[in-house]
Amino acid sequence: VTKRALPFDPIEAAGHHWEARRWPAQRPMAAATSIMRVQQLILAAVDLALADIGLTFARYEALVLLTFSRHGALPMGKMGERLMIHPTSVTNVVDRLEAQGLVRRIPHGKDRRVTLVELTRDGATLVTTATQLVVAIDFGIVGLSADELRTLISMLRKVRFASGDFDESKSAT
Amino acid sequence: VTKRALPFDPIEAAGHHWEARRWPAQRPMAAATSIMRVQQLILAAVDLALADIGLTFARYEALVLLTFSRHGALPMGKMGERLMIHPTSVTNVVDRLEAQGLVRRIPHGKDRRVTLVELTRDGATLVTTATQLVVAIDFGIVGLSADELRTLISMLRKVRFASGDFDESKSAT
DNA sequence: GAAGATTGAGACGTCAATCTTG
DNA sequence: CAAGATTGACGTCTCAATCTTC
Repeated sequence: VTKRALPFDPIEAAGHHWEARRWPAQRPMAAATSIMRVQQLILAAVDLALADIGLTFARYEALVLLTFSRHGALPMGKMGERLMIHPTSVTNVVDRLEAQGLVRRIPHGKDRRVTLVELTRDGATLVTTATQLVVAIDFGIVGLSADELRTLISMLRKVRFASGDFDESKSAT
Repeated sequence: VTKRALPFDPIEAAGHHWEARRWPAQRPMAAATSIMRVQQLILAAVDLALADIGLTFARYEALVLLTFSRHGALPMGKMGERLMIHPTSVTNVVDRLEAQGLVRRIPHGKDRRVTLVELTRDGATLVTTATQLVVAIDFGIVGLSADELRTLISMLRKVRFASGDFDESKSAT
């Protein structure tokens, strides 16, 4: 994880190349590659922090979602919607969590098509520990002041909204 | 790709949950999940734009890098450094590009350990087409003004620098 | 021994197709 | 027929181990 830093910023260097060739959309390119890179850094930092307790970011997010739910249980489909991942990914993540004994699949009484996912006692305990670990590293987000953090979130929210991620136009931050 | 929008912002909703439970690091959490989500959106948009010509974002980035190089050829290792991916990923990407006839592996005369990767004529042609396609969709970055775009890039650059991505402390934007 | 590249494994994401149930 | 979940196939990234070459 601790690979030596480059003596220059590769994204900025690429931007210079684009500029020199008069290619358009140089800034969107820089923004896109920056996002890809930061995502990689965050994922690596969080996964590292959670590795000791056998979790990953993806599985941690699923556990937190269940913690937030009213009765500690949610249909697979709902989980996919909230986590913004495909049904296939939900199946995958729940398979692993269940194998670890952190969640449990239970039938839905009314509609036998849906499968509910419920936190186990172990899962509820572990998510607390995991939260302490990821909070301790600030979710891998470093180098920003409180104001800058708010700005970053706001910019990303605009992109998500413009991409049709959600309908609401209310509050922001 | 065009899945119905949620009636609310799931990231903001999660933030409210964190706030209600007085969990710390609520904003870093929102920033991290926002990054993850936007990365997903960008990747989907770019991959969709490139699907018709049989490319992906990862393979496109590799082709562009070769286009930027002085002699149109680079060692595998150098490619990994610049693209910020593991040697294994370079092998994987080059394998596919070579199978598509877009690049060619050639031996390095001086050091027989290193493998050079060279753009083929087809590769050079295709990267031009590909660039037009991704530029046409602004690399999937939508909803931001020119100023906001600069701000976003700047925030992300701070995170990358703080994470030790590069050493330079010179210019920014 | 160290550097460069590859192979085999595991994790997560997508899509297309299938199976059960409403 | 539509909705919910699963399976199988594929692409990308990671790590550990190996093989060749300096």
